[in-house]
Amino acid sequence: MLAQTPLQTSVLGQELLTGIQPVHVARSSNGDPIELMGAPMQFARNEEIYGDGESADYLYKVISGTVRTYKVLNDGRRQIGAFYLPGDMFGLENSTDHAFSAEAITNVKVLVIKRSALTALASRDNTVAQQLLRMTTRELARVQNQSMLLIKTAQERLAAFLLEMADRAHRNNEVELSMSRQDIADYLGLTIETVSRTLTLLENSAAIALPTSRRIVLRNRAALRRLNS
Amino acid sequence: MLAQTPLQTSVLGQELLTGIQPVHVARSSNGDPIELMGAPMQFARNEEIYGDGESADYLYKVISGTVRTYKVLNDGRRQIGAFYLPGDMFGLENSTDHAFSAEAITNVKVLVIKRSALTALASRDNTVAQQLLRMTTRELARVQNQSMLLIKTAQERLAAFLLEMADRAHRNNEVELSMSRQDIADYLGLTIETVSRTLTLLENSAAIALPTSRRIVLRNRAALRRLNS
DNA sequence: CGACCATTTGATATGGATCAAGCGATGTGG
DNA sequence: CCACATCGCTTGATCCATATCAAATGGTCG
Repeated sequence: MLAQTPLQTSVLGQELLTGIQPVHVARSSNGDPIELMGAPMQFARNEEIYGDGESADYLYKVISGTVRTYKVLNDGRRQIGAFYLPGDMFGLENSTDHAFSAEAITNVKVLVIKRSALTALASRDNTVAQQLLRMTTRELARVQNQSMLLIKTAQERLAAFLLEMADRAHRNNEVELSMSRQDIADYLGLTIETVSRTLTLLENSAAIALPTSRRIVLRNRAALRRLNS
Repeated sequence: MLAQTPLQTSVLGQELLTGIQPVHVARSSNGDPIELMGAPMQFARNEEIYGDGESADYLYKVISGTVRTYKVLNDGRRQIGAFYLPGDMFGLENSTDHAFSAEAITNVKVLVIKRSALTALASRDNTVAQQLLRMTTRELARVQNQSMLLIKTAQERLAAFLLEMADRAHRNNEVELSMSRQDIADYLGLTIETVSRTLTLLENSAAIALPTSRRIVLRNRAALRRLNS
């Protein structure tokens, strides 16, 4: 199911703010409203970008690195809501407060956009409003597809995850995962042990190869797609 | 988690299109663009409103009855994405095609809004655009909260469900469920047997009472909230 | 080289699924 | 008005996929 909308997340935010590179913003901040909106910012591995419950004054666009959004239950169980890769926007989910926290998985560069500024721009320029709505709608569709995990087996969840990641990291049929097994487990609602076992199972059935634990080669997409239902 | 955003879904669409009652629309369709947008329509119990894969030309607002959106895997497993009650809007998830199907759980009256008309209106009137974005954002937050089910036990899932339904059906502490155990099971990623057993378990622990199988009294919200983490 | 952390692998436990039967409410035909 | 079929729900017995507990392996960095 995830694979049915492979490019959605990675396309998020491509339309809006294209051409804004941090370098660009940094050196020539002329009067252009869109350029002024995005401020470059860095976060170190595992650093918090925003916390659950904080007011959601900003939207973010990933320039480099990987971000995870998550929520923890009071007894420590953690659910990862999404992984965001370069080009993706995150923070869209929040009307007022953030429901999820966001952390840098690797060192990360993001563009930070003041929500009020974007809203103001959107009210003047309705193409901006439309783009914002389109991005939010796609994010909604992505999360809805995620909800299919609830009725899937461990193999199916991992097949979905691998197809999603492979399609997002355009380097076809080979993925370099930036996240740990624990992150994957918390994303799919499994344990690290089950993730690990299931990966070796997929390897033994020749669906994938594991040159290193973080590098995954899709050897038989058809088989994975079949699992993906 | 679901209970943390209790009113979101039921509030969806309250802002936009308020005052549009089907009767009203039916009898005086004057030139007002918003009123013209919504056309009343009826669906019988279990009737399909739209199908997975159909182009998403319309948005819907529930006037009366209950609607479920769902998706089935090729082997028949069904995941219900959401239940929509009077006042809720659905169909927001779709950029182009519907990813989910929608069916009437009970006899249902809806207002059908042509997406293109709404988009056109939104491009002229940015308060409409803002409302549309706000509704979509809330729906996104709701679905994200749903994703917490992945790491929850059966008891926690049912507690979340009951609190959500009780808060949406403003009649406090008592809910008349319009959906079957099978619908609940498919919404929570459980089986009917587990749903049934878990409800009697909650009844035995005095958290709820079950005057009839479809009527549920919340006797101890605190206990349910505790389960809801 | 040694310490540390991530990952894999093994052994066992368990929550929820599956299979099966019973029960109660609703409706239909005699 | 009652017998009976049907359907939705509950309850019981057993099974199994994944969790949990535990240990080994491997990779990285000082």
